[in-house]
Amino acid sequence: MKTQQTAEGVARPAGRPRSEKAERSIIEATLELLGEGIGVSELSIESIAGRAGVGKTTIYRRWSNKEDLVVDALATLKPPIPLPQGGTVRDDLVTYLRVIQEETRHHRTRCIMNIAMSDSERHPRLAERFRELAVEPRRAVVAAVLRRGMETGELRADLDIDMALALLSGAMIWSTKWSHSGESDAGLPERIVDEALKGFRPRNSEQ
Amino acid sequence: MKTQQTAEGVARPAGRPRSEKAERSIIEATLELLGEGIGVSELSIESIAGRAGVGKTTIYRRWSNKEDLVVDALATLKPPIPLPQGGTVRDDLVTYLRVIQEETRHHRTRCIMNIAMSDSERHPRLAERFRELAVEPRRAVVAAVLRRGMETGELRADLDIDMALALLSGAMIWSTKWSHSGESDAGLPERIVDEALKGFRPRNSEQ
DNA sequence: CCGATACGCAACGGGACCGTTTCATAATCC
DNA sequence: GGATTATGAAACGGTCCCGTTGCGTATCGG
Repeated sequence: MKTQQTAEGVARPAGRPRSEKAERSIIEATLELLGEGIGVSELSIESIAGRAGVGKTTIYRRWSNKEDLVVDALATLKPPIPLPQGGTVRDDLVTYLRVIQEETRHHRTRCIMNIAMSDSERHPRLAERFRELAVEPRRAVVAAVLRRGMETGELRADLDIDMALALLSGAMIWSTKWSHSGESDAGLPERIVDEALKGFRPRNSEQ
Repeated sequence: MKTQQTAEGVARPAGRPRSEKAERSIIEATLELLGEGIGVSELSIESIAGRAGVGKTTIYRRWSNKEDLVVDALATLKPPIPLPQGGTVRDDLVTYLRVIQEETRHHRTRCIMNIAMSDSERHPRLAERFRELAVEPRRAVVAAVLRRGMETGELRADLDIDMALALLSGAMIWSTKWSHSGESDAGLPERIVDEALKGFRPRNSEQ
């Protein structure tokens, strides 16, 4: 194993270098298949190789098992849409839920979410990726919005931020999944936010 | 195909009757495997037959495909725990969420829920079963609790029941799935319910 | 006992993938 | 050119499962 020094001083093995194009198309093929509804357990290396136009060897040389590949593939998904914040707290929250709602319309996103919900049970490292990739960044952004509202007095000063986030996100997911068939989804984000802001109690009740 | 008349007047085919015991153990084996984390797509007839101590023939004779079998198997799951209602609305809601929380502790229930969330995408009839089996009955019970609260004045008269239900159930699911690792789940139901009842706004804010 | 049907079991041919190996070819450095 | 490593293609033996068939046995009605 001879190595050379590049101009940048990075050690480099002798021989033909690995093709970055192949690597990209492998990951792209993986995401495509997952996005078509193929679960992690049904995902086969052969199908990925076929889709990517690549020999199985090339895949096995880089990833020793399927989970590693999927983890790396998911890491390339960029957190979509930085939430535009700046309006009312209510408006920002509505925008946030609209983003979620829009995503659930795309088949690809739904499939990825399904993997996050289910396959992560058997693949803890997948769950980890999802958390740091999709859950945590959004949590941070919305948490900032909520904190702002608590400072301006638009929200209760003792609001439990994580709980508020769970109520909003959870309600959105739950509604799109189990809403009555005929029920319209128009204005759903607004209705969720307003209901959450108001609370269930009458405005002038004691306690 | 000769048939005879039984005492009850029910037509009955000639020959040895099908074994109800076999049928039960097939369904039981199916539920066991699903409860161990086997997804619908990975579930194989051979594994079911093996687990049930039954020939594959016996399964194929009764169900023409896997989805039919799973649908029938799920139908035998009884909606667990009729929600004890009678206390405060708040108490009843807390009880409801505690039931959900307790279920998510059981691996079997978690697996079934995962199937409901993910596999139902590719198997509409499964989604149907889940709705009428697990979602709808609970919705009805909790809706009754909420309606009672609206009548007694404990809750806002114009509360959107379906929305309230989505907030509560969604928050519970979301929290148990994506809560911070170290975070304790103790008192989670109470905290969700209280946060939902109070709403996010300060008690004496205008609008 | 007889005809009919169901049972569990074993075996079938066929398909999809597994993870590995071999091979001719391509890319890189010296 | 020579050494070295990567690439895509093909083939390997092996496993799992498919859905079907045949077999000997068990259980029903008549």
